[in-house]
Amino acid sequence: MLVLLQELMADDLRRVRAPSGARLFRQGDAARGLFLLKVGKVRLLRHTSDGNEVILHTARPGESLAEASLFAEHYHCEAVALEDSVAMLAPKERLHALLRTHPQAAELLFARLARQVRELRTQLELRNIRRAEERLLAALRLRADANGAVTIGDTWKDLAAELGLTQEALYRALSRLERQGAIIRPATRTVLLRS
Amino acid sequence: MLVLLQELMADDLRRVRAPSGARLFRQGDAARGLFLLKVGKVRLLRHTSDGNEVILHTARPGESLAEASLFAEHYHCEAVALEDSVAMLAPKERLHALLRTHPQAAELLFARLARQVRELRTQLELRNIRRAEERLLAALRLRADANGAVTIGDTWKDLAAELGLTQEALYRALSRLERQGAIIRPATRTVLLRS
DNA sequence: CGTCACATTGATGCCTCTCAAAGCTTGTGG
DNA sequence: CCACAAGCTTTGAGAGGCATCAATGTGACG
Repeated sequence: MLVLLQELMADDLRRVRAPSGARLFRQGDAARGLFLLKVGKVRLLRHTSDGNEVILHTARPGESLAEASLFAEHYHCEAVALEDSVAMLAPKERLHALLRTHPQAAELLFARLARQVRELRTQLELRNIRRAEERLLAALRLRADANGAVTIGDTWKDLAAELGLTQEALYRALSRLERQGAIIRPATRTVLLRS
Repeated sequence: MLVLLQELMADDLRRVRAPSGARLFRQGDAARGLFLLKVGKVRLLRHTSDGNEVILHTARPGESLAEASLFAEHYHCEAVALEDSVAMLAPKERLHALLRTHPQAAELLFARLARQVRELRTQLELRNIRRAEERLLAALRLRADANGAVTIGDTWKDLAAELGLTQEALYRALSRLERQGAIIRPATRTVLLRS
């Protein structure tokens, strides 16, 4: 889909570079358009009134960011580059035009948004599991491949934030699961599920 | 948008009636299409492995349900009628055809999905507020009108579930906020925010 | 080879869940 | 019109679990 959009919008895409730590956009900025991440890692987060921040998503190459703000005046979250990143900016108006003239592209974007909705609901569902062990196990199960192996892309600390736990709580849950025999940890960032 | 879809798909829409307690679809059912709620109240929920259920959304007349499953083989949640309800079913294939032939309809559906993404992210953000008082206050602020008045449509119990709290925790949070002077409760289901 | 961030484990306190019970509202049927 | 039932509302007491603070180990990277 990234490819299709790039072909269709070749002339309208603008390359944006964000060194590690830089922001593609901030909460409240006027929505310029959709970002397609080509290189790096970008985190979407939101600031709460009490000064904490909430990780909404961590995007990797091939993903698009801020689809939702295509129909909003302002960005409702902040995009921080975690590594030196390169993205393509697809201006809002051009994308709207494209949606009208290229149903194929519209359908792809639509499917992508639909998937996001499902993922968000899943994440919300995980939060309803109160016990740290169970929440973590459920999250690991969702990420496991056919062999029951999970290799986390980020750090455990990041996963903790995504699950709404402190890192300490997550580490304790990990070791408890291991002690119970529910998981095995062959490497630092890999676990095997023992159903 | 409901209206537009109804005009464009008049011949393809099928009226579905669900008495209170009945299910429009269950988790795992083959995805038939999109539901447009005309009358009643329908709750989307998902069952967790430990037997609990998670409220994903409570839809009211004018809303559409299960947009995300337009691109999925199966429904990933369950839709229960809380009151006697009437919905229109827009079959998946017909909608796909419509998306290709009527960009206007596509754009509307797109905007709707985008809004859902934002709402879900907001809900997720609320969950990151640990303290019940603060989470509730944030939720109330999001629902307040210009005067700072909030009238909940459902029961407090329902709001508790939506916020990931037990009803007891929510009631205690309410009375604490009232004691602190942060809110006033003129009626059972209405609060005034005193910023 | 020093620094920095992640990883790991310990101790303590607070907060929410859980169980329990009683008051209150709403609706229903006799 | 009353009485009863069912579900929501409200408050209490106790326990368990996670956050918090703290300290040390470990790995990566310049």
